[in-house]
Amino acid sequence: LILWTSMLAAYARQGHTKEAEQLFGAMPVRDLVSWNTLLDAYGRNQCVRKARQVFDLMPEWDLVAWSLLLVAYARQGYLDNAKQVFDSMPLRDLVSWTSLLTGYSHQGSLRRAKMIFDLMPERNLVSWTALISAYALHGDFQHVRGLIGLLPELNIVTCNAILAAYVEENTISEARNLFAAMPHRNVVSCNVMLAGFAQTGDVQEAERLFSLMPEVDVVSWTSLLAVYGASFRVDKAMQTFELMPERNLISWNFMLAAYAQKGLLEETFQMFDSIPERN
RNA sequence: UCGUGAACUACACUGA
Repeated sequence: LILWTSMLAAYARQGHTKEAEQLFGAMPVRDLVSWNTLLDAYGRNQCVRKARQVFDLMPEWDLVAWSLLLVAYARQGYLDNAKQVFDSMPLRDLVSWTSLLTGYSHQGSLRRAKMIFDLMPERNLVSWTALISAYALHGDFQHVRGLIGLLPELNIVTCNAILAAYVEENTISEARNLFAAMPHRNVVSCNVMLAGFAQTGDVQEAERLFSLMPEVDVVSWTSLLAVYGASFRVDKAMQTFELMPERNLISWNFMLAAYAQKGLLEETFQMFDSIPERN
């Protein structure tokens, strides 16, 4: 059962909803955790309707099931539904509160996010980080700074959120200081800095950081490509584009922008036509 | 001893 459910979770994470559905259908036994995992497979892949159906079909519900449904609605921007779920839950924990907070924040309602934070019966580093990101998203860096002093502790995700706020605010020197002072960095920390260099058009720093990164992902590659594009180095941008082990629509978009910015209309159209999947 | 949920990173568009 545990093995089956682990596979189910893997499908859910990779967005293989169909496979998850089939696997679940073929499972000889199911328990609450496997039901929850199926619910998650739909919820995190934009199938809120299906997620709701699974929820209604489940033999029983625990906090995880309720949270998964809440998050499924919140991720799609259905905050009214998310709030309804929140209100209907027999019990709420830190996860439910923080999920609602993040939902409001991403929807742009800083006021409600803050209200949830104030109403929460308890808070942990995750809730604090969610609030920091909410303020940063709103462009309220004064509050971000104020919150930093109130943090009970720091971890890498929280540092990354602060780092991103500095970059967003365009205070690159502060970002650099924090980046250097962090006890650990991961690929997200580096990607945030790369985005900062892209913002300031600092090709050299971006190249240097990229070459030093122990691990890069599609975001890192795309940021590097973006730096070249922004500095009109279409050749380098293209070279990077071809070197990337995987591309997504965002990478294609930056490459298009690189050509378009240079006025290379013919190339832009050609590239547009070769995008495997357009939106 | 084990499988499921919340916080951090890149583009454009559209809606409220």
